[in-house]
Amino acid sequence: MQKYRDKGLKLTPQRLAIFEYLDGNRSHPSAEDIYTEIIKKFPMMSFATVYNTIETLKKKGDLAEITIDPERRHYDPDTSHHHHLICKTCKKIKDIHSDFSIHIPEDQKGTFEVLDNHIEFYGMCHKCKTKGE
Amino acid sequence: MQKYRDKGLKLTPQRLAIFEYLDGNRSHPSAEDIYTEIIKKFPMMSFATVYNTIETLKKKGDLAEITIDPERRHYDPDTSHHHHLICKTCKKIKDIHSDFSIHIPEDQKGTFEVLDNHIEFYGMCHKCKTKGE
DNA sequence: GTTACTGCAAAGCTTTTGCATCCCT
DNA sequence: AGGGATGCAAAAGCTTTGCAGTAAC
Repeated sequence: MQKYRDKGLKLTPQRLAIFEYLDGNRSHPSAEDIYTEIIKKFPMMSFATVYNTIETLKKKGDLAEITIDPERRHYDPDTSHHHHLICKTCKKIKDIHSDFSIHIPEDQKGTFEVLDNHIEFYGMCHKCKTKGE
Repeated sequence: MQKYRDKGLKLTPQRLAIFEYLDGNRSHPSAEDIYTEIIKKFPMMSFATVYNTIETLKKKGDLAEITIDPERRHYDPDTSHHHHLICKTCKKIKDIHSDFSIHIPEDQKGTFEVLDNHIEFYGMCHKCKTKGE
């Protein structure tokens, strides 16, 4: 937490609770997910604080916004390069930390310079698969 | 267009204009992009008609919703399996019609059954690359 | 004491919905 | 003629913003 203070950020109780909730969190929460969790400890907390903190963390590079749900934004405290495996039924997301070397054929690449990639895998988690049978 | 009529869809002038705009369109437009274009021909047209038509085409499987922009939804009349190469600067999107066979290692897959994937490549288009230098 | 953060409320955007009217078939 | 589509307006849902009060430093 010291690293945040060093950057001139104030460590308010609400923020600390959000930091703690996000630390190691692999659930790819939305702003509302964060709000719903933190409000248990701080019933007076406002949505603006959640969004403010998200913005602060994003700017610091400690939180990634992931574009996998058209309904709302989700966030990922794991900012390392990885991919996502999404259950088509329950939308649960599993991180995939493999490195795939994917090269676009020259004739497809056009004049683009390719720098990075993110793969969304779609599938069925075990729970949904067994329920559907 | 006959195929739409056969399904019980009415071919109104507004719809025909939208169909025509989307046919072969590789620009991945948003609802507003569609609206802005069609309004030129039909100044009375409402946004509801755009969204209605999008919904109709989606249900028929003739339009795909693509989740690449957290700001708004974009649509793609190319419903075949393909990937996207996105310019980080100007957000222009190029379709990539290559087939990559990507297999997640067993220890990463967990109990998921993997069915499909979509790759977002990020890079710089030629125009933005030369401007930035 | 400063300065940044919080909470509240209002506003901004995108998308959805209800409904009377219209028009394609 | 009948039923689906249109246009309008209102509403809903997510996110942003302005601002006065508050708390961390």
